[in-house]
Formats: sequence, structure tokens, C-alpha cells
Amino acid sequence: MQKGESFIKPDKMTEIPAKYDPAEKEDKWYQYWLDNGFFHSEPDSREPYTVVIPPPNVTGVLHMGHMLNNTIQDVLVRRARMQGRNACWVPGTDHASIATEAKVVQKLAAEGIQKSDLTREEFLKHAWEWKEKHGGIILEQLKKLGASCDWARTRFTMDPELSAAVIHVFVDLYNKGKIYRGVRMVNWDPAALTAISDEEVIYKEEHGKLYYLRYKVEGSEEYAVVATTRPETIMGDTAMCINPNDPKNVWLKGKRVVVPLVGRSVPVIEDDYVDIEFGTGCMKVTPAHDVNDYMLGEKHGLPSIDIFNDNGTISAAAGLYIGMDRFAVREQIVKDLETAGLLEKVEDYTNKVGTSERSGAVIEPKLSMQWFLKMDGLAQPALNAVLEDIIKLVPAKFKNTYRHWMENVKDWCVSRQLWWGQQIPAYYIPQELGGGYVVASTIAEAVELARAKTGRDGLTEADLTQDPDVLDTWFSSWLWPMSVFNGVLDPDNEEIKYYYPTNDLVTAPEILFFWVARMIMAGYEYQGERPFSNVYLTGIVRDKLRRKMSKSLGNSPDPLDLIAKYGADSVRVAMMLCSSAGNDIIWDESLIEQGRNFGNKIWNSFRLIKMWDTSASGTDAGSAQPEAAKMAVEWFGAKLAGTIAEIDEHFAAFRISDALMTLYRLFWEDFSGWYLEMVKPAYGAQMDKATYAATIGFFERLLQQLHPYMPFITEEIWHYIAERKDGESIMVTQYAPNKVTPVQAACVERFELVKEVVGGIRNVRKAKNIAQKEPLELVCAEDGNYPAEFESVIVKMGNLSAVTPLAAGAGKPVGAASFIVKTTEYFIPLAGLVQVDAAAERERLAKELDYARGFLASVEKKLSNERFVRNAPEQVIANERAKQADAEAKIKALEEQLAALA
RNA sequence: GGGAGCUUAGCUCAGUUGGUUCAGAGCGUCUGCCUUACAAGCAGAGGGUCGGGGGUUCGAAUCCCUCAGCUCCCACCA
Repeated sequence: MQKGESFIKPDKMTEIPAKYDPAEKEDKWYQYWLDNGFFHSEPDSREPYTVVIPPPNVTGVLHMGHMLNNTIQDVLVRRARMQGRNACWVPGTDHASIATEAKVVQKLAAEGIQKSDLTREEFLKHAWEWKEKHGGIILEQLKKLGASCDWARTRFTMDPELSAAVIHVFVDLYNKGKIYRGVRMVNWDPAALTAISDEEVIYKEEHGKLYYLRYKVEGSEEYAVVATTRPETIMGDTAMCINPNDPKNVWLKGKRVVVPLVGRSVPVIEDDYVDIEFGTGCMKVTPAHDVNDYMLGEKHGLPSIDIFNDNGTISAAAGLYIGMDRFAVREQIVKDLETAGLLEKVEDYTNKVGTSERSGAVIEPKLSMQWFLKMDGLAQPALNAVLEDIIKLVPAKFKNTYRHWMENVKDWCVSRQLWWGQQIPAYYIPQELGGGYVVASTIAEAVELARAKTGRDGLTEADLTQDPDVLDTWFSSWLWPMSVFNGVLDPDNEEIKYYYPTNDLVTAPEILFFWVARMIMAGYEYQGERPFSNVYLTGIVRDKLRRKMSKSLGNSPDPLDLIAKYGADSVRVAMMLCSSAGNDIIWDESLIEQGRNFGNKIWNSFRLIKMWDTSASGTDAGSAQPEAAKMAVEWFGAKLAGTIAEIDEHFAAFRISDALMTLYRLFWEDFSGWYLEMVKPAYGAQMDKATYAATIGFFERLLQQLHPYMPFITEEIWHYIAERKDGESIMVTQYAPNKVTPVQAACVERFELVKEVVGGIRNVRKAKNIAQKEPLELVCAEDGNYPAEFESVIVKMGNLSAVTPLAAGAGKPVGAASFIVKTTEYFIPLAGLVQVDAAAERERLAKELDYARGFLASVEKKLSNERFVRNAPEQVIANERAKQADAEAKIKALEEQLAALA
């Protein structure tokens, strides 16, 4: 006979497989949930529970970070559903203008098509085709994870309704005077002929040179020396700058200097910005090609000369080297300077040079006109909401970071030099028709505005040119919690009123400012209300060596592989076991094994219980409930109630990992390790009806608690437990109200003594090498600390032949092993079983006595400290006195035992 | 350069206003067991002067100062 099969009757063996196979079951149950519409939510009379997914990039594929993030959301959502709330988890994707446009450009390039060869319309057609074909893979992958998203509500940030909301908001903010145009440096890629985002710039260390150039001081034979890494930009110089507090350059104050080779006379200006220690303390100012220089230029009213063409060659404005490449010019100009005697010296210098992620070309900072959103008015309510805990950040440590950022927030540059996204609804009027621009939601409105502005009624759509830029992706995602319910365009619709504000947002800390803060701003601006109550910030998933998971390192497992290998439940448990809010999580594949083992444990527990099914066996004799089983049921009911209360507390504080661990231990140790062993019928015996019913009841409640973490296996088992009608599911069952009575709390506490007594018996067996099969007698001195009400349990779990009270005044049993729990002495007579080693026993007792005496001494020392007794709270002192009494009793008992051995 | 945070057992982490249960959990390790659900298991054991130093207090992992190491965010210097 195979191990593990002996007690399963043949008919049941075919009914319940010995192993649970996730791969086979998970797709089946997910489809079942979809077919029954369990994920879909409509407004009703229940309290809503709303979560909007942080929309993954439409180009994205599932990685470990998504696994973490979405498992947390699913746990919260499934739990809320089982708590009777109308749970709505809105999924969707983000158009991610930069990433997606880059992907499409790349794809076209592979086909030999350059973006510059296409019109905007042609390019966008390709982009949409790409999106329809490849976009949203990630949402399909989330289904493998078990995510209970309301798929009917799937949104995309460029859906017509959502784009309309974005345009509406831009126009509205413009009309409120919060949007303005301004100059900003962009990262220009001279190879790709496009501006790229900061995120696409890769900084590389480069061993370059620092050139010291001589600028002749007008009306003097002396030179001022300027250090620069980019001598080719001197054609754009419009000033030299010194620090007013720099003693060594005082002589230059108010002077003018001549730009070498160029021969242009420029003023010497003074500004604190200049670092006295760097180089000579003299800085050339090139407003067109450096952000800081640009600001100096603005401040001091300097002209700006753009010396570069878009492809990185020198422009006509430079006057020299026209048409040459910037790097060729650098070499040439150094030679020319040297020849002219205007190069003082050259030093080696290491600096960081920005290069384009796309083309690899060195980035050229380029001034350009951009759109900005004023932050001051928007930031204030968003700051207050977090500081006053109207919106709670979890963990709270991010409050400081958030505050610091919000107090120093800069205006938001919302324009991007891309095509994929919402095109900025600004329309330019040609100079000859009056110039300027208008901002409007539609071109028709724009024409109206333009006519009014210029007074030319003949102006038509054809006369207007729309701004070519699109809006920053965050400018659409900051509306997400509202726009998914169409709350921006129709702020009083039924859905937004019901689902908004949403409840919990689960996201990564690195987008706290980019996204979370801005959603809060938008929420207050357009709904007059916070977008969510809690923000749970996850950590970054790292490998065992604490490295970020990345494609290039190859250290990121493919989540789908893991799911295929271990099942989604195992992966979910693994994620939740190692994730505490805000801390990076160190991923180790062995955690999945732990998750898988847990699933296995649950499965086997179920098989055991099912073997006891009294209704199916047909031999139910209506046997009476054994005392031990009755006590087991009483205890576990209490334990379950108490632990569920603990789990609820963990969830209230978003300690999801702790909640799972609490449940894990409840199931494994208390339910499987203790309870099931306590109710297990004797060899060959039947289980009584009452115990079986109670056991199934407990098991179902445990499954309900486990469901949010392990949705698949719990569903599978739930359907094995009983005949379920089509359309029934554990995921829509409701948690029973839970409360812990004082009697239950006391019961749980008393049972801890039982565990210790049984542990004591096991230790004796182990020490004396006595098999569990061998029944033993237990002699105990009954006092208040003997859990007499659980005697039947102790007998069963300890395999005792009898428990004999130690008669008052009687001597200690001779030839017995002993142990003490709390203040109660227990003896196990060993006569006839093993030889008692009196010496070893004495040694053990002496050791224990030593420890007890030391403990008592420390307690007494504390109690004899007058200041302690005077200052400490009553409760603390009472506790110390109780410890003292217990210790004294224990010492007395130990001394007596020792004496008896002598 | 500006800001935030971290340091507790071999590893990953709890430790919620300083005081029963404060030095814990899981995993790993070690020992003994194929005991009639589960060896992906069962029964046990060992392991930390809570990063170093100083201070406040009757009492500090917890509060303050200081030193060391690590991490993240923002801005980046011609």
C-alpha cells in the first residue's frame, strides 16, 4: 500500500487528487469568475470600495514590480468584496508618450521608415496600429495573476473621453491664467533631430579637457582667463561673469572684455552664481546654450545668440566656422586659439556628458518655448491634505519627503516635443493676420476666438496652425481617478458621485511627485475632493544581492514563468510574505517554494478533513462527541476569532505582510498542528457529526480568510467541500461578523498552558527516548495553573494512560521525570520504562534553579529600588510582584524536587 | 551640493505613545523521526551585549547628541 492512501476509501481517492495542480485549475476558475461577472461593479446601495490601477505603460510587459503592486491591490479588493462592499477595481493603460513613441519609431526604423519622412497623421496611424496590436498585453498577463479587475471598465489614457478631459483641463487652466508659455532648455538630439526627455538622457563620464581662454580686457593689455569645457560655444558668448565677492577678480568690475577670435566686446557682469573656486572664477556666459547662462542672461538683460543648427553644425549666427560640425569646430578652434596666443593652458578634466538613449548622440541643450502650469495655487490644498492626514501615506515616513517637495515645487513644464499624445490645443495666428495665439478645445472655437482677437471675420481654420507639441503623459494620468468615471467632463454623473473619492491607491514611491501629488492637485481642483484616502507605497523589487531587477542584468525572473511553474497563488503568497510597505523587497525564489508548500499544506489538511466526512461514509452511528474534541472546538473557535481580530488590525494599518503571516501561522500551527490532531478520531473510529460540522465550519472560515491571497486554491477546495450551484463562488461569500468575548480570550490564554504541558511531555519522551506509542502516566499537583478543563486534550495529545493528582502532603514521586509549567509541577513516572539517571536529572534541575534564582534576584532588585516603586505605574509594579511570587513558587518546587532526588 | 531614510538572529523583517507577553517571527542551519493528511512533512534545539560611543530616565531596541556604514529622491557647476 502506498503511503498516505490507506485511509482514503477508493471512491474518495478518485474524488480528491492527492496533489493540487495549479496549472490545470487556475485558468478554469478565472474564466468561471469572468463568466459570472463577479468582477463587475455597478453603483448600488452598498458602500463602494474603489481602486484605480496605476495604469501600466501600454507598451509594458509584466515584471516583478507589477506583480507586487497588483497582488496588493487584488488582496485589498477581494477582501473588501468579502466584507460586503461594492468593490470596483478599474484597470487600464497609459499611453506613455515617450516610451511608446520611441517603440514605434524603432519599429518603423526596422522597416526602413524614418519618422521624419512621415506626416504627423501618417505617424499616428502607425502608432495606433501598433497600440491595437501590441498594446495591453500586460492586462492579459494580469489575468494570469488572478487580478479581479472590472474589465468592462478598462480605460486607456488616450480614449476619446479621456483625451477630451485632458484638453478640457488644459483650456480651463489656461483660461484661469494658470498656464503660460516660457523658455526652457530641452535636450536636443542632433542626430534624431528631436527633443528628448530627461529620462532618455544617459549621462556618461567622459575624460575631456578644460580649456583656459584669454579674454582681452578692453582698455588694458591684460587678459581675463576663463575656463571652459566647450570652447566652440564662444561665438555665443554675450558676457563674462564674476562673483562680486571674489577678491581676485575685483579688477574686472565694470570692465568689458573681448571674446577671443570672435572679437566681440561683451560686458563683465557680477553674480553670486559663479563659484569662486572653480577655474579662475571667471565664467563665460552663453545664454543660448546653457540653462544657468540663460537665467543669467534673463537677469542681466543679455542677448542670446544661437550658434547651432538643429543637426549640430554651426549656424550662420555664429559668424565663424559656419556649417562645420560642433566637434570638428572644437578641435579647430583650439588650434586657432593657440595660434592666436589666446589659449592659456589645457587641463585634463572629467565630466559627465549627456547622450541620447535613442541615437547615442551627445545632447545639445537648446532653448525652446514651452508651456508651463503654475503650481502655487494647486499645490497648497494638496500639501495640506497630506499634512493633515486627510490623505494618509503608508508608510508615513514619506510625508516629510512629500512636504519638502511640495513646498519647493516648481512650475510644471507640460509640453513635450512628440506626436504621440494629446496635442496642445493652442492655435497660432499668422503674423500678417495679427499674430499671437488662442487656446480652445476645438478648432472651431479657436477660429471664433481668433476672429475676436484679431477683429478679422474672414479668418478661417486654414489660417490657424496648431501647436505641434503634445502634453506630458502625466498631464493625462493626473486626471485618472476622475477621468475613468468621466468625472472631469461630467462632474455630477452618477458614477463619479458613487465611486469617487476612491479608497486606496497602491503605487511606487518614485512617482509620488510625478503622479500621486498631481492627482491630489487635480482632484481638489476638479472635484473639490481628495482622489483617494490612502496611498500605499510599495518598495522596489530587488534580487538577493539587492540589485534592482533589470533586463540588462538579466536578474529579473519572468513572472509568467514563475506562475506556470508554481501557480499564481504561490507567487502571490511569496510576494506578500516579503513585502512591507515602503521597504524594498528582496526577492528570493525560495519564497515561492514557501508559498507552494503552504498551498500544499492547505490541500492536505482538506484531504484529511474530507476523510472524516460522516455523511458520505454511510456508517455514521451518531457517535457521541469525545470530550477532547469538544474542548478542541471550543478552543479553536476562540483562537480563530482572536486571530481574525488581529488580522483585521493588521489590515487597518496596511500591514499586509503581517496579516498574511498571522494567518499562515494560524492555519499551519494552530489549525493543522493542534486542532486537527486534537479532533482526529482514534484509529479506525468514526468522527462524530458535531465535530465534523464544526471542523468544516472552521475550515471554510479559514479559506475565506485565505482567499484574497490565494484565490485559486481556495476556490477549488471550496467547491470540493460541498455541492455548489453554478454561479456560487467563495469570492462572493461574505465574512461573518467577528467578535472576541472575554471568555474566549481567557480560553486562548489557558490553552497556551496546554501547549506547554504537552511540550513538556514530548520533551520527556525525547530525552528518555520513549516512543509516542508508549502511553505514559502524568502526575500533577493541581493548582490554579493546571488547565484541568483541557485534561482530555492533554491525555490525547500526550498519549497518557492517566492523569493522577498529586495528593496534598504526599511526597514527590520517586523515579520520575519532571517539569514545571508556570507554577504547576508535573511528574512522569518512569519506573519500568527506563532507568532514571538521577545525576543527569539533578544537573538539569540545578540549572533550572540557577536561572530561576537569577531571575528572582533581578525582580527583587527592581522592587527594592525605592525610586522605581515611587515612580513606576501601579500596573507595572503589580506585574513585578506577580513575577516575584511565581519565581518564588518555582524555586520552592525545584528545591523540593532536588531534595527528593538526593 | 540640498533633502529623506535605514542599521535588531546566517538571510528577510516585526517590534504600533519608553514598563507584563521585550529581545520576537518566517526562512535557513543542526538533531531525531517515512508516526494511519502532508518528508513540499512531524517533533525539538541552537543563534542577537538591537551599528559604535555618550546622554536623559527608577527603567531605553524605543527619546536626545555624536561617529561610522548603506540606500533613495531632487539639483547638478562652466
